[in-house]
Amino acid sequence: MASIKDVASKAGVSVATVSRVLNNNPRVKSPARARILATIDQLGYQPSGIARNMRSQSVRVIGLVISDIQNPFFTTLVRAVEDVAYENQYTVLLCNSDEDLQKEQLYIDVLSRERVAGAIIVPTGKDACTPLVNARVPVVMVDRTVPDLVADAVVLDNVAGAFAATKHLIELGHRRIGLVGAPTSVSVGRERQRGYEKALRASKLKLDPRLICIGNFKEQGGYQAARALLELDPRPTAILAVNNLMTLGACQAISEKRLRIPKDISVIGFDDMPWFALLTPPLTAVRQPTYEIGIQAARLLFARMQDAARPVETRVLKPELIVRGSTAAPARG
Amino acid sequence: MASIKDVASKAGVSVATVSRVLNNNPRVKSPARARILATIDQLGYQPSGIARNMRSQSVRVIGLVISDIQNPFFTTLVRAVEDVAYENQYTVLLCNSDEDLQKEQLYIDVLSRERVAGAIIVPTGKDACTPLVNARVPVVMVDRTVPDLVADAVVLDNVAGAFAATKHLIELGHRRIGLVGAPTSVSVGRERQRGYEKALRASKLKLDPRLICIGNFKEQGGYQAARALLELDPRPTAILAVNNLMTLGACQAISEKRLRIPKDISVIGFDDMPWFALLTPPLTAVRQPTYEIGIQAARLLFARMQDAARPVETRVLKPELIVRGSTAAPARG
DNA sequence: TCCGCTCCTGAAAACGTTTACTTTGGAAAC
DNA sequence: GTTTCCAAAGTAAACGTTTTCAGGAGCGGA
Repeated sequence: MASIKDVASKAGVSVATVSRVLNNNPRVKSPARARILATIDQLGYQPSGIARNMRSQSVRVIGLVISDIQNPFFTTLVRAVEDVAYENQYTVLLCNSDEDLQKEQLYIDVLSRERVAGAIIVPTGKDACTPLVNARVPVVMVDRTVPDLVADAVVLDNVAGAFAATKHLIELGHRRIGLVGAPTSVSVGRERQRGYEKALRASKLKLDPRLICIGNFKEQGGYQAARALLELDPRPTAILAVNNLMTLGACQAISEKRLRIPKDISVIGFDDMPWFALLTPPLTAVRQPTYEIGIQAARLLFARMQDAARPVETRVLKPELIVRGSTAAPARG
Repeated sequence: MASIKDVASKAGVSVATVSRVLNNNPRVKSPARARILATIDQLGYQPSGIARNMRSQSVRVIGLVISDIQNPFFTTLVRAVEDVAYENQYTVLLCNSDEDLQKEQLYIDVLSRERVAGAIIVPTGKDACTPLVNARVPVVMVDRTVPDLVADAVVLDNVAGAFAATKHLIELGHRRIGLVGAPTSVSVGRERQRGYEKALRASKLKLDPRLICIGNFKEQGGYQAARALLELDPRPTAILAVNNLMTLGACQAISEKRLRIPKDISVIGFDDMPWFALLTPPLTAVRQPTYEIGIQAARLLFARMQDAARPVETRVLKPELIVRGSTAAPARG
């Protein structure tokens, strides 16, 4: 591949002059400039980003570490981050940690080595981000937080979301509400469970630990947790699933058992999806402003990249309960 | 951030020796090696990927340009590519062209400038990839092809998929089958329409151009195309939608019109999704081996990166018709 | 004692840019 | 005609690695 030297010698000028033309420095006058542009065209020359990065000691790339590329929630997040990056002429280095601590660790190492300008991270483990933060790389956590890490974050008010959903079920008359929960090792799992428990306590209902089943964040985790709940005797009359894919899995378990929603069992999902409305009945769900979460995280990152000294900030966005047909009063008896 | 020089001077050795330790060169003996490792630890030194890239004139990154990050089909593709990249210790630079030619062009420029080791591209426009290919950057097209571009590709047998779906409808007795089609400027749109037409011709049915409505690849495109079809008099008795999001949009249009599936109208979607089976009735669909497509594309890319001289290859994978409850014989009259 | 060999380490070049500083040449001012 | 000044273009250093080549220490054998 042609380098700036080739262009310079072919055009009969010095590399400095070529560089000036590339960077639109107006000090290069027309005869030289025209000749250089022609030569560039002729050689199909493209300046090496590698060398530019080297020279400038910076890269116009931001890292994005998510935990499940196949989850539409994170996909919307990616979309938002991409949009903001594009506006700022940055590109996105995408890493899928797959809820795997080792993978997360490795990717964060990569981001650090490659000297990305900043990173947006959905943290899976407790300490993975620490090295980045210590190396003064701008970092924004999104969706989840980790305790004791001083970094910007954008998250949902998970407690409020789970509280509202559970309260809705209680108000409909449910007393045995199953939770298809997520691992409490991540903040999302912890907080949504806390919201559920808070609503039960607020209504003076007893917490029955058997009504809480934990699964991984995927379809399969929801399926298994829901199956366990459906085996209970007496069966819960309602289920709250704490993320979108787990909701899908829970619905599958319910449909396998030939139970009807909401007649036999009410269901609330977390994180509304377009197709929730198409199900029969359409699913009641806690909607997150997902795209907005992503946008804010990205903007926060760019703000931090511009000003390392600005105060650390955690933004908490509000969920909204969308009541549709999958929740109703429990059957008598 | 500390550099190799800092480590060298602090440990009282030359940069060469430090570099050797970093690269596990066994020629460095223990007193020096131990001192260097300690110093590295102490300074929190991390070798600069930027400088390494500069020196090696290469980057362990592959570019991935997709047209819609929010479409689960592409997401699965990303996942597959990521998995293969991870195995090979490469990372993925993700670009979302958003079906926008300008964005695609820009991203391909970025990939070229950044000297990525290779690229996997879902081409939106006709010529965007050409510069990359001309610059001898290994490129694999996926999902779509562009005519006259000599590059590896992995695609679905779209004609066969649409043919099978349409034939299934014809065999059920449908004679007026609407196509919720995609722009024929991209191969996927063209070929799926061709499969549809081929099936009609094979059964000696007349092609009615009013039964073909084209929309963009998203939910909204499917919604609008389906609405147009549902306005026809007489209404089609069946609809084939040519991608997953368009199927979602078509279902919304049908549900708005209060038509029942399959009693009033049969529906087939393209590209099966987990939630298709949860709809009432569960959707009949043409399933693509999406993950496999991504894996093959990535493997092909790595093969090409290793051997630029290997013959150019186009792999065509087979779809499968999954018959569920959304297709039935048309109502009498 | 000296040569030659091995083994470890150091010096320096190279990768492709950008940019501060220097040189050149021509025109204006005297 | 000489000096001065300015614009335009060139020279070279720097960014942080890796790697080639060279140097030197240690040691065994003659």
